[in-house]
Amino acid sequence: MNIPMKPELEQILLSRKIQPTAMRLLVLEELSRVNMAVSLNELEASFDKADRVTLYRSLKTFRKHKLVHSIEDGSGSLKYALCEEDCECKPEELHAHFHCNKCNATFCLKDYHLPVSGLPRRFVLEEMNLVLKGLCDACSA
Amino acid sequence: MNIPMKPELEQILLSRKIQPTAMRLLVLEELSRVNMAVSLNELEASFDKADRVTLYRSLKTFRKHKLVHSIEDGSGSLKYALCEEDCECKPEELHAHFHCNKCNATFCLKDYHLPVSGLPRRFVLEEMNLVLKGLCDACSA
DNA sequence: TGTACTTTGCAACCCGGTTGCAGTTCTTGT
DNA sequence: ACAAGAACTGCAACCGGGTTGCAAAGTACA
Repeated sequence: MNIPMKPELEQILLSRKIQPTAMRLLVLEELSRVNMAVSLNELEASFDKADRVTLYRSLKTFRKHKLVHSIEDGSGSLKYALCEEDCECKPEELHAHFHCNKCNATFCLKDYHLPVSGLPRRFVLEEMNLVLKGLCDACSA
Repeated sequence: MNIPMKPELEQILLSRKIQPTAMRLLVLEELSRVNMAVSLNELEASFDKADRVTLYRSLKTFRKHKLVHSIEDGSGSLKYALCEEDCECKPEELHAHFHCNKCNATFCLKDYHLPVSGLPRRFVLEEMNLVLKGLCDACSA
């Protein structure tokens, strides 16, 4: 009873050592499709019959295996976006995100780079979370 | 840090057009004392008998009048810190924060300013939230 | 002092995130 | 192919931060 699977998606999961179940393939497909950071709720809404907890655990697994990164954009819910292919989620690899205060969308600003220097002595940097907020192009008209 | 005395605290509130009630004076005093970004829970814990909602509303009022700014440090709860004297919370005035993954403390990095350029066309910047995470000086030993 | 407005405290609610557990599906060794 | 064990899924329920409604207490001011 093999469900027809998109081989390329399956390959992505396998390359991250994630067991490619039907649910996970659907989640990965949806994340690729929207090309944006989405919350658990938004993800749930894009499926007809998906259990919230299963989606939650899928994302958790993805994050653990560095297939997605999570962003706290201040909307009240964590959002998730696909990592670049070779991403290991180190500080130098992190990029900024833009959160639209009107439509609540969150974009990855892959070209917005951050200064990683200027920390006080003996502070050790492990991660960063930069969110710019305002109006996106569609909402600023 | 220099902790202002009662009359000065009252003056601070008045200058921000906030009615100086007993509760608000206590909250402001505590915020000055700790000199750090604190969550609602932490604030509540530093008083013997204080209603959570009252503290919440005090902070909300403070924020509305730009006496405090709030930071989403990813700890799961919003944190609040006193603004500089003439702060109007515009993007150019915002500074970064450092969140310690070990002791959960959050510091204002008042000298760490952010580039406000590099946004895609027609994106309008209103606020920013930059949190560096890692180990603070006390925890990195 | 009386009246209108503001603040406070309590209870209760909402919602995102999370866990426990039982049933199902998948992997692995034979 | 099959059984045993591991991993995954779905449901219910819990947790904790944030928030609101409302009545009581406090405050401003004529």
